[in-house]
Amino acid sequence: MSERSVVHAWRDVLAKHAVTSCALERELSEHHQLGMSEFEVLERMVEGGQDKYRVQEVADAVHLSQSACSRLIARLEKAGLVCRGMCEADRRGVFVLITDEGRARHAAALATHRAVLESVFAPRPQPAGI
Amino acid sequence: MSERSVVHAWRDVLAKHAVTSCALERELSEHHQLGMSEFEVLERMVEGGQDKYRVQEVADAVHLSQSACSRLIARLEKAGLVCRGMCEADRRGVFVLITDEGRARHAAALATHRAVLESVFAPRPQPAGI
DNA sequence: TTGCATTAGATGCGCCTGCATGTATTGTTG
DNA sequence: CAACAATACATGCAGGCGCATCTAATGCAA
Repeated sequence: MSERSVVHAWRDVLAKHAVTSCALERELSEHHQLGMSEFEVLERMVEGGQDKYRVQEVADAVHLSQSACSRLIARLEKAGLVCRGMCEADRRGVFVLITDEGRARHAAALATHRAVLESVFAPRPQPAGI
Repeated sequence: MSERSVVHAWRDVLAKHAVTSCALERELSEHHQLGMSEFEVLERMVEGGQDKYRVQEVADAVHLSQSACSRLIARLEKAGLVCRGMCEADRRGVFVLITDEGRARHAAALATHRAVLESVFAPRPQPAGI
């Protein structure tokens, strides 16, 4: 892969990331009181199929630092979308569980999220002659 | 493009962005006292071929808000890498010029930047049998 | 020209992030 | 077991970002 291709690939990532994350942040927070990262965490927990997750596990899934994820989970807990529980096996650890309200909020926001993604990654061609 | 493809494409962008921006931030700031966005601005000014740029023009090029870009340019100016000048034609406006020191800093950081990009977008295959 | 909408850029503010560090617990080594 | 390294998560802190707003200058209409 040539240097020009590499640079081009990176700039494409930058552009798509900027447009998409900005739109997601706006749409999700306006219509569902969720930030992009909040949605991302809920989504991974819904899709993961497990009932409980470790904090670091969540952080890895959404590409956040452990500290950012710890605070993010605290925000979600405060909003009633997840809850934290002590891990009996390793009492340093914490389990994070998604609540029914968390599942509901994720389900409600899903269409908004997907609509933004499609507008960036699969834009519908404009019909000619408007 | 199916919904699954769209979601996959977005997650790929998220992953690449996280890994690359994190690495760039670390490497550039450690070796060249530059943040990723600072480098990006210098690069666009070097490549653009113009001698002066409007603030909004720079903001668009690097996908930053006007306010973020205004502060970023202030940091670069403080570091002596660009300078700001009044725009005679429209006295609301400001011209941003890259200095020789700015060009030098960009040139010095270029190899580091490209090395990070290659490590993510064109990783060299590990020779077998280590 | 006067008055008002618009535009360029700077700045106050609050939020989120990563890094460094703190606290508690677990593992390991002598 | 005692001492110490390692691990899991929380938290203090500083920095960057976007949004809203402010100021100054411009453009346009009456």
